[in-house]
Amino acid sequence: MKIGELSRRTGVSVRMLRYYEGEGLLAPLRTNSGYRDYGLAEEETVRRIKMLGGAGMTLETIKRLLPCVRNNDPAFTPCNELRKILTQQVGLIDERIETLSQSRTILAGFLASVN
Amino acid sequence: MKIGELSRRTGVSVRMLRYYEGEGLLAPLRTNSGYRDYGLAEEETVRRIKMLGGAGMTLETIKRLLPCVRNNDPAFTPCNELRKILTQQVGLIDERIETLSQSRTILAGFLASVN
DNA sequence: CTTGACCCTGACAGCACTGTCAGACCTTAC
DNA sequence: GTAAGGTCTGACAGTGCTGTCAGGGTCAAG
Repeated sequence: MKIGELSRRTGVSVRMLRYYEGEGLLAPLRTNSGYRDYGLAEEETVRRIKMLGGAGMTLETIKRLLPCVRNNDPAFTPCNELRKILTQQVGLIDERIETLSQSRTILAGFLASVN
Repeated sequence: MKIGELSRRTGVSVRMLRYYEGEGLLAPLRTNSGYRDYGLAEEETVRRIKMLGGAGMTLETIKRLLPCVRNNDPAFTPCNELRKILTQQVGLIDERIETLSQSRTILAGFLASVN
């Protein structure tokens, strides 16, 4: 399928679809005339990228993670990295939450002192 | 005092001190030769900016907030905005925490499924 | 008068995307 | 064959800071 259709089907903008490719996350075939030609596998990949991105991951991180989940037999992917990256990401999120909580406390303190 | 000293005293980089000024948060006097000349009031302002920024606020937001806390009689500042902005900010932080929590859940789910 | 430390302005770079525009080609259908 | 709609590449803009560099002036000490 062409890029416009993929965009419609996945809800990812044409711009971002091209960007993913530029970042090495996607490598669709090309027609003779140079049009990108996506298959169902690519569509699935885009959905995964979208999901992982929705979980706050950088494209860079997703790129490292993608080879581990590309095929559908999760248990057999030779990816020792997977757990490591995932764990790392959770830690990162926890840090951010911690920072925000501290900020919240400070602000709430201000608010209370203005009563 | 000159910018270098203020930087040392507050721990805010010279670069950022000038940036604050560009954004309209600070307006130090100038010596004849054009050097910025900061007083104690400015130093106090910088500390406030730093604190508010540390609480995750945008300079833009801080700028709106600053007039409300500049002088030292908090109760009398004619700033109905203060509470509003502060409340808004807390709400914003809560949203971000919520988003991150959701991401965390997703990632933890992945992690569990890889066991 | 020279040296070194400090200050000035202006501009470029980087992060991690995301939108938009320009100029040009392709495809499909009427 | 022409018009509409889709696609291509490349580049600039904007977010919210923050570092760094270039080219040049200032100030105090020796």
